[in-house]
Order: sequence, then C-alpha cells, then structure tokens
Amino acid sequence: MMPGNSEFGRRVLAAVRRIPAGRVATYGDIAALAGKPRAARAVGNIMRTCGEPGVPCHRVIGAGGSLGGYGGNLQVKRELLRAEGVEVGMRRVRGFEQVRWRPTPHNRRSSVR
DNA sequence: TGGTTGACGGTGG
DNA sequence: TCCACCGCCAACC
Repeated sequence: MMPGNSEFGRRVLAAVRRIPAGRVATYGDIAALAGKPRAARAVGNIMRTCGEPGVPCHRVIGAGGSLGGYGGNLQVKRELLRAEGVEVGMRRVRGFEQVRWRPTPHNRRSSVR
C-alpha cells in the first residue's frame, strides 16, 4: 500500500517534508532529490497514495507551475497554497520560479558562490 | 512474469 | 497558450 516502504518512496516523502511553507517544488524536483530526475511520474504516484501527516503534498506541483492534482480536491490544494502566501491562479502558480523551493546544499564553501 | 495505470516532463503542432 | 504524442518509473493486478 504505502510506497513509502521502498527506498525511493521514503526518500521522496523526506524531500517533500523538507519543503518549507510558502514554497513549492515540482514532481520532477522531488524525483531529482530522490535520486531519479526522470521519475517525476512515479513521484506523482507516491503522492497519490501518500496519506501521511507531516507530508505537505500540497506543496508539490507540476513543472512550469501547473497545479498538478490533489485527489480530485484541486480546489483545496489551491487554497492551501494561498494560505501559505503562494499566489495561485486558476491553473498555474503565479511567480512560480520565485516561490520555487531550492534545496539547501549541505556544504557550501562560501554562502554565496 | 508481464501488462496496465497514473497527482509527470518535454517537445511539436 | 492549449492539446496531443512519446518517453520514464514505481506500484498494482
């Protein structure tokens, strides 16, 4: 049932958990963080079955800022994002590139490169 | 073991 | 800008 049992699955959930409020990430981004940049589709599948608290699956959207899906409750997903300060249009997130979450690198020789 | 499904992504028309 | 087709992957039957 829960795909989170797999290595890939748990990594995906972990990545999604790391997304801070007010920020969003694409399925592809999560997939990349999980180690498989081409597994965006698989990530969507995992999100679909995810039912775990602490996993802000509503912060995961499609590439280009498309809302993606939310188990038929897309409206809810939209409101949730707005509540966090994310401007969401009818079909796309406004300023997507600006609210897009950037994973924090572990070691950075300089804060700014 | 094999085929189908699906909260995707990118390209082309 | 929107829609259709193809390619990728993990879960399900």
